[in-house]
Amino acid sequence: MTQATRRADTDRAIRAQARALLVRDGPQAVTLRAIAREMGITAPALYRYYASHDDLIEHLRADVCEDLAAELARDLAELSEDDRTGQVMAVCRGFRRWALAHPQEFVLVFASPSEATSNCPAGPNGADVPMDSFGRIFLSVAGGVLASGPLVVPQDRDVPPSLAADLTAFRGELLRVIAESGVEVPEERLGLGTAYVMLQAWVRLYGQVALEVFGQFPFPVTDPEPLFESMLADLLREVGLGEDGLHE
Amino acid sequence: MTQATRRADTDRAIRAQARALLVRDGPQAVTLRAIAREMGITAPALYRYYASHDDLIEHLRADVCEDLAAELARDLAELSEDDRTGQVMAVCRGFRRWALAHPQEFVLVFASPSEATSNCPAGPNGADVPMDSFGRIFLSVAGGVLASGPLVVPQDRDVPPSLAADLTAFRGELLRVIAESGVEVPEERLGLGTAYVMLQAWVRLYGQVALEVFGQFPFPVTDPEPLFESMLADLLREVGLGEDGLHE
DNA sequence: CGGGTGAGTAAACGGTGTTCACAAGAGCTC
DNA sequence: GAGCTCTTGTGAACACCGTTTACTCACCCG
Repeated sequence: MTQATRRADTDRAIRAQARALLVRDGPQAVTLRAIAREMGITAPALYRYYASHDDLIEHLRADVCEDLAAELARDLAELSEDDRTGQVMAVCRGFRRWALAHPQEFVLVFASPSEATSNCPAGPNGADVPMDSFGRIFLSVAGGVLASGPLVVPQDRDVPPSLAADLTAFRGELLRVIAESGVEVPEERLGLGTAYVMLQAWVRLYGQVALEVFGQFPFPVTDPEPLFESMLADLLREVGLGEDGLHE
Repeated sequence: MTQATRRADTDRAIRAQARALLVRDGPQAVTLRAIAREMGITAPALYRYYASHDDLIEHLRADVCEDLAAELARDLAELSEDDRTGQVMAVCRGFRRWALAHPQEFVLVFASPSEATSNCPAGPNGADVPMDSFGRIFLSVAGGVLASGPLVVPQDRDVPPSLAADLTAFRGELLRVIAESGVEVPEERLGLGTAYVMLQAWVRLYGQVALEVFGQFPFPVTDPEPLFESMLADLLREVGLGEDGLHE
């Protein structure tokens, strides 16, 4: 009994220490020797828990993602089940708030050019890999929106044919995750056009947040929040979600 | 005479070797010892030319940035002076191509959470800092577009009042840089709505490219290029630039 | 109680950036 | 041309890093 819990405990301690180093000194400071040093053990001991430095970093990424997901879930719990627009805004604002509060984690998870670990649901061998809980929350909110009414989306025949294959796969993944989250969405309401619009929304949300985190707006921004709220309002208006429950 | 030229020569050789390693073996292979080894000298000799490894990388980054600007300028030179849509597409595609080919420079320049190096035209002390040649090319193309005709933009009174101050400053910066590039743009054609649209275009371009570089699309993308082209076509259509000269 | 298993250690290898004292040479001055 | 200086490069060393290997030690199970 204790043999497994003790192992789990030190495993947690390792990742906690790695997390602390990440927050305190940046991604390049989270090194095996530093973790071990801070824990009072030696570096090779860590190999009892992780196959390599990269392996540990990968698990750290997953941890950070789960924390983000938990934060978003907490925000969503405070909203009415029927307030679809509010849910979308909560998730988008939560993503921004988290990214600004934890820039190092944001870099690690969302802005690291690692070929190995992307957040795609399919691994390099093509086998399915469980989507992270962060993406699942996003998609469950999207599922609720789709269940409560259609969005303003382009016709399926208007999306470029060269995207059809990938978007069809994405659509399948969407339906799968949405079904898992317990929401009923008629298949015909989630066409290629809908999948395309969701992708474009992600592009804009991600771009806006990343630009803010990295300070790469083309001019000095005195208060980035109205900028974000404006983009969010544009986004919601364009997909047909009313401006009820507007911020401020 | 030779004392300075010889120094400049080896300096060039160092950066050429660094560049070669970058291209051949990836970003983490461009190490001081590897450069020296490949050049037949020892690592400490490099400290006669650069204060540190970071310093050398920084200069390498500047080199690559200049290459990006030169690349964009070359692409633009092949187009007719009047092909505004083509110019915008060339600049956007060039930015994407460069980012994918040099992800580490992209990270350093456009995805580093350092407050120090932002691309804002105003430094930390508020003094003006010369905008990099990359931004200048972007804005000169924008100037040409605005000079040749109005865009489809929201009314100035439709942009949120909380953004007015920052957008006005951005508008002034735009007019300044555009005037420097030799293009005549009537001031009344560059209103707050136009500045806002340009900002939104940057958000989408940046978001799309960053997502691709970091592999953070929510589904496996077999060929990212059609995705980018589709986003670009959407962008051009929405701002009123026709779909003449369409790709493919 | 004894054997096996798993956690942790020490030592070592090859790699890295960086510093320092020192040698060789080019160039300038007298 | 002799001497002096200033630059350029070297070699050794230091402090890190990831990783492997052989080893110890404690604990758990039969």
